[in-house]
Amino acid sequence: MSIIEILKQKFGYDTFRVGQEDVILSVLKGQDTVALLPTGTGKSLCYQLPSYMMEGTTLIVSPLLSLMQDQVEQMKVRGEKSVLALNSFLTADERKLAFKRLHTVKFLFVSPEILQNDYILRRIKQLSISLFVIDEAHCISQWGPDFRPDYMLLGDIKNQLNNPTTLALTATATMSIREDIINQLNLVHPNELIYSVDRPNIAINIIHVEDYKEKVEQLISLVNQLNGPGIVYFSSRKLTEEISERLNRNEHLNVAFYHGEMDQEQRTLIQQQFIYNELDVICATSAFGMGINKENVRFVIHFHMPSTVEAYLQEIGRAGRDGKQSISILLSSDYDESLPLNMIENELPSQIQIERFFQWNSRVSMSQEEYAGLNNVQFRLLSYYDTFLGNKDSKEKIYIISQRIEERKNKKIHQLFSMIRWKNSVECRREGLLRYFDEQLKSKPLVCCDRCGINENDFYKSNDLRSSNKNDSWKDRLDYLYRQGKYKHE
DNA sequence: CGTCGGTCACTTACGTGACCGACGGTGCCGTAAT
Repeated sequence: MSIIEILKQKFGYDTFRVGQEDVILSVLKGQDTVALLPTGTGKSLCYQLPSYMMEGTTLIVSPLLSLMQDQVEQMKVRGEKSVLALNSFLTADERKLAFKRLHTVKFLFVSPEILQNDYILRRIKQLSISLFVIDEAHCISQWGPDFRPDYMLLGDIKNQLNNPTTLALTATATMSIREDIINQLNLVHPNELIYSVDRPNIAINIIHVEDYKEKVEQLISLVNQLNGPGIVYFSSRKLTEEISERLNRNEHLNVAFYHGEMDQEQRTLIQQQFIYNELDVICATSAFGMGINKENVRFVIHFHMPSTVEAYLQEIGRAGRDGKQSISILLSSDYDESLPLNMIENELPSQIQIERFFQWNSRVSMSQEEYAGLNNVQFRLLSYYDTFLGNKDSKEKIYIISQRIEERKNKKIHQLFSMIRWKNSVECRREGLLRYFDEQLKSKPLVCCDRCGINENDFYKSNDLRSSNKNDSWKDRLDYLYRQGKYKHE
């Protein structure tokens, strides 16, 4: 059967979307492939389709359990039963059952962490893995070195699985991220399929405000007026809750918050409500987004500046998946960098913490974590390095680790300053953004960015829409008139 | 940067204001015995 026939039979489509066919053909040739496809172009088809033409099992590494569950669900809906997600969601019984049918599974989803379980890896090694897929592969570069070290062990896993054809998929990758992916996975001359990251239907806008208070006012005014649905990104969990509460005072708006400290059930509920258009706006931290396929998001606002251009691009990319005109707005003020700078500074263990980690011994009454004053993430990172460096003596380990961490910090600071440089630049936003991704802007969309000039009114709710809504109180009307006046002066 | 929580001085015993330092974000897994 040809790939076109399988596309029709298994997926019900007649044609491929941009890039899909090239990726599939590359994989079928047995070539290691790094594919950079713009958001929302159906990346999962790129590994599912070729799997049907290959013997053996496809192993898919996914960064989020919810993402895995979604994909498994979708595959089951389209009739694929030979699919399994091996993760901590499984109860003991389910797990037993999973191992029983493991050898019959065509698509196996795992997290990088679970591959460190000896028994599970042994079982997977007994299968014949013909395709090794890394979904959202930028995590290797973005999360591996300081947040989820198990991402850095995938290259070793790949070797242990006898180097199956490897496919790394992502929507966000600068040359430097691609290099990280290739190095970490030990790929030799992979086929790199790169498509433009430009999203011409998203207007790129930066609004400068003087201080915190003005930022809040500006945000509230924007959210009240912009066509929804939309997402507002913050770098603070608390603020997502506070601002969401404030926005909800406008009775025409349904707003919810979303961050990583909420329980899974709550998170899923909010996500579903947003997807099914029961919510107008979500106030979220960076926890919100990966794997969310909502077509009609009309605006993305950043209350805090993201700490990398990559993260920024990924977050604004959640707007306008349906191809319709959408807008992204970064609320900018002086000293925007101090928050992310502090986060970078506090995230990784300090020299003293590294030393104390290695000074600890079992006679100390505190745990190693406590003794070195490390949080859970930092402790795991140092434990990873400790194991990774094997039999070297502590002194040498401390030296190597300190150096690596220093390099990592510098890299992050460098990325942060790239973001600031872009923000402060006077040139076309889109041109600058694309240049960061080693691309050149070929054609400028009619509605481009604040530098090229856009009419904000194009993105505002029409008068009718705003006033015809339910219980319009005199207070709202006044509020609205006030805002209208304010806008005319700007 | 802004926010928050703890401490202290001032007092005259509860409460308040000033000051300082810390902190802010992202997610897997564990457990048994396969």
